[in-house]
Amino acid sequence: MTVQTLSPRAQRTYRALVDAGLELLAERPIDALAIDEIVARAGVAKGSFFNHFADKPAFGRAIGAEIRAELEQRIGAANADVADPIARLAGGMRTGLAFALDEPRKTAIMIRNAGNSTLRDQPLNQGVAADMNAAVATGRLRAEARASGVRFWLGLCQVLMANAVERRIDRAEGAVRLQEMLVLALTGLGLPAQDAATYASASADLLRLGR
Amino acid sequence: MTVQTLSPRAQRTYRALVDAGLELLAERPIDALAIDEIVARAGVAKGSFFNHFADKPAFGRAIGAEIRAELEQRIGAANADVADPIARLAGGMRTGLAFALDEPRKTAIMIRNAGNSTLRDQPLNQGVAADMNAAVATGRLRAEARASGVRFWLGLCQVLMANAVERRIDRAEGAVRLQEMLVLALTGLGLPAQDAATYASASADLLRLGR
DNA sequence: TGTACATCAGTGAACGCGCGTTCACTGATGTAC
DNA sequence: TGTACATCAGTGAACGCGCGTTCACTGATGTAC
Repeated sequence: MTVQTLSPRAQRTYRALVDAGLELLAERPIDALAIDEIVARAGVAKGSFFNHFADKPAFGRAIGAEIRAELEQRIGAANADVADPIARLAGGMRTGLAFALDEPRKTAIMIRNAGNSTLRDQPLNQGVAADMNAAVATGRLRAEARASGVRFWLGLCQVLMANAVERRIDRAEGAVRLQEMLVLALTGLGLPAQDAATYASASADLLRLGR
Repeated sequence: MTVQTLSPRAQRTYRALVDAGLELLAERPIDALAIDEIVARAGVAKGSFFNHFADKPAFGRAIGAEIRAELEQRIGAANADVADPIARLAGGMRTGLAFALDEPRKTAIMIRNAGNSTLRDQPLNQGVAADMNAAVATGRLRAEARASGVRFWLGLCQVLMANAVERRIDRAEGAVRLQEMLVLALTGLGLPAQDAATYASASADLLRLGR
């Protein structure tokens, strides 16, 4: 993926198209979207669409990649100064939920596209795998987490995010759900209930603070 | 939904269409499927399609409903003689995974359609909610399971089933993953590790026996 | 600073085909007597 | 058991429009001197 510099004019057009796509794809899958609708929403001529995207599927891929990159960036930033792998796992779940609260449309698009969500090659999933391995290595998690921990964790992150979007919950409600989900998830992985509760309430507090 | 009796000829045509749909929808979403392809695969004239379905979306809905009904029936049968709510929860997860192993195409269709999977009105989810409430009421599960237990459980069932389909795992591998997932899930809900291990290995054994 | 020219990106009309849906017709199945 | 008629379901050609993609043209931006 080469980073090619676009002229300001081209950048505006590109942005308008992608922003229109972000709005429209939140409601309908791309196959149910006409390019006419996209360019109308973007306020741009139909021909411009094909100046920027080879075809319709390429448009969908560009939008999906942009959303994923934003979420990855957020999680990376949230965990930048965190070494404890369990705190990093919790940070990922918290940041995923915060993303769902802040960007419900982007989250809806991402979840719809990632029906098959447990792909090993996704950077997001690799990060979870790395933290899970590190935590298992220290002996703080039970043996079953070694092989099944990543699936377990990703499933819970996804259902938490999907639910937040569908039910349009607010930040306060999200904090409560995050705290409960982290208690269930971390004790499931093998943490003592006390420790799990500590991580969970710290994470909920951070979410309430807007992180 | 009225059960209307169809003539044998009409039944054959209906079956052929739905079976063709089950094959084709496992690969592509319905919007990417032409009715020409469906009737060609079914060995039926194009006009017959509209004798049986008002339009294309109705076809998709009929197939989705049929798959869900089959899974519900299976879970109901598996839990018919089981009173213990925790064993019923485990039975649901086991039967869901067995379904994914036996019917990977149907499972793939169901998961793709149910991007938003945590709808309260689905009978499947209501069953989980009832069992979860019953188990919480006896005090065997931790408090957090009361509000978040259903989300927690459904997320894990879904990720387990999705993974089984994507990775095309066999029954033996499935039994291992079910056992591990149940240990993580049940200890997360608050069961002592010993009890969770007992439920988990019993469930894995049943799965190995083909149930 | 101004002029000429080249390149880049935007525009929207036109094209054409894929595909959902319709419909007049045919053949099969069922019923009456 | 056989014949006549009614109904039901299958057939595939035809329709038409929605929509992805193309392209010749225009205007804007950038560069050379």
